[in-house]
Amino acid sequence: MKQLPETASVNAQVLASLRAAVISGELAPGSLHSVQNLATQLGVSRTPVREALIKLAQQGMVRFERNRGVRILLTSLHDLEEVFALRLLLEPPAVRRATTRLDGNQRRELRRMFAHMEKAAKADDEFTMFEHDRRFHRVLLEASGNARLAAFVDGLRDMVLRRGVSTARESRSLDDIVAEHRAILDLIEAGDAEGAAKAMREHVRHTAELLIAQEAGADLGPGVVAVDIDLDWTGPARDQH
Amino acid sequence: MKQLPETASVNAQVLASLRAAVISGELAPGSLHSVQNLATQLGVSRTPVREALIKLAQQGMVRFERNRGVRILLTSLHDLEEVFALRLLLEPPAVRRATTRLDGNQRRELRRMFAHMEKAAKADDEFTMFEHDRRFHRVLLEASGNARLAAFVDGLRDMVLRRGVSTARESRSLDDIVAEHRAILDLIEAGDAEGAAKAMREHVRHTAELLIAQEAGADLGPGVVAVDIDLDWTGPARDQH
DNA sequence: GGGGCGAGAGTGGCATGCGACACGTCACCG
DNA sequence: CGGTGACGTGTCGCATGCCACTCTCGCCCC
Repeated sequence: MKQLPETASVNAQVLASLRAAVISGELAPGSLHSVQNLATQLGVSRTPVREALIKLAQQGMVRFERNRGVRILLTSLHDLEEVFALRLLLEPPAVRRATTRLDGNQRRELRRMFAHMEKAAKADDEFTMFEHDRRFHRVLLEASGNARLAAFVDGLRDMVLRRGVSTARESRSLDDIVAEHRAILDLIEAGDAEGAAKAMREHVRHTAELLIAQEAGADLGPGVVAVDIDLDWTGPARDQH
Repeated sequence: MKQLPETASVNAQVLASLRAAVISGELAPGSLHSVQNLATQLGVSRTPVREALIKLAQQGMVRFERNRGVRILLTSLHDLEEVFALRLLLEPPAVRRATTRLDGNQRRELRRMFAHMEKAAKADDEFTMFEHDRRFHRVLLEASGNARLAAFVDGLRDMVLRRGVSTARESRSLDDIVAEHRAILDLIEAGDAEGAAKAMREHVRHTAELLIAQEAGADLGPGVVAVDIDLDWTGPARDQH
């Protein structure tokens, strides 16, 4: 007989809680925490907490400091550059490939995610919006047929969320973001792999520029917007603008 | 299984031992092992073994099966395709970028690694050869300035080593491999970023074709060499040959 | 009063205890 | 003779014990 509620393992729950806490800033970047403390707060023992933290450490979100505690790492400007350089290298080719490989379910799922984004944007629901944004991208990445690529890029987004999600609206409305995704979706539906890849490229680049300019401004103080970082390694001496 | 040498956190040593054992095939792909057993063989307790295995599981080398043991995962043909598709997307741009960013130490280290490769090839020492091959690539990846990229690609190589290292010589001599690296090194030294990127592209593609053809042959039986897999997602409708 | 130092509290890392579950075995029943 | 179910063994997942080390802070000596 099959168990219906199938509760997730403690480890998975702890991992989700900790990841959410780090992303939300509830565990402040740069702060130190003890495994014992976290375990008590979560109502479990040290072991699953430690194991979840090991996974987060591998992803670069935290760092163990022996006999001191677990440090919540901050996402530096350089981290954002790394993440977006990688996304620029990987996502456009993934979309190019996904365009010709999407099956019916994936295509339907992609439409669903986009519809949810539109609805969330209308309702001004930022959280739901970014949640489906992420799933939209994930469907595309998985449709490329390369699971490692999909998992890696999806993991990179955690780094961005920590700095970006709550402030993104300062420079770009939710409707603009929806429009960029609509362009990608339309080109995919039309079977234009090149166009879709290019649209994705522009979307990622646009996001990167806004986020990095914004964060650089936050780091350097208001008024400083001179940011011209060399993100796009894609091709030979391509015009960066 | 190899006994642990000296100091340096038990965890790190266990991780190295287990990784080596998986790569060498000492822990056979598809086989099940208990944490207790592995711990005993390594002369440590279950905890560091379990923690090391968690890291390997995140990398996709093993999988925990509840109340059954730890499964050593096999590297399928599809896995090889994924790995090389990613390397083709990432390594050439990384080299393009590294060419203009190498500092003195890195340049010296690169030369050192290449010299070791030459020497090992002369001595027909396959193991040392591939060890320095890997470090050669790693220096380049790190010189690109993107630590995430470097760590990710370096991790991908584990998957390849497991199937490739002991059989690679069937289709390509050590001298050939050295020659491909020499081309890359020379172009870097000459400051030709485009050329170096192209040379790296050809090197990775060449390696991929040989390895995949070989493994496909092994999977499908001798005589089957018809392999034409779509690895290169780099650009628009590029001629694959 | 100032500076060095030592004891205590707190921590991560490793070892070990314990319970629930999966699977193979074998005796028992139809 | 075949199917079946209970039991024993082995395993992971989680909890807890233990140790060496670090850092803090207050006390003592100068």
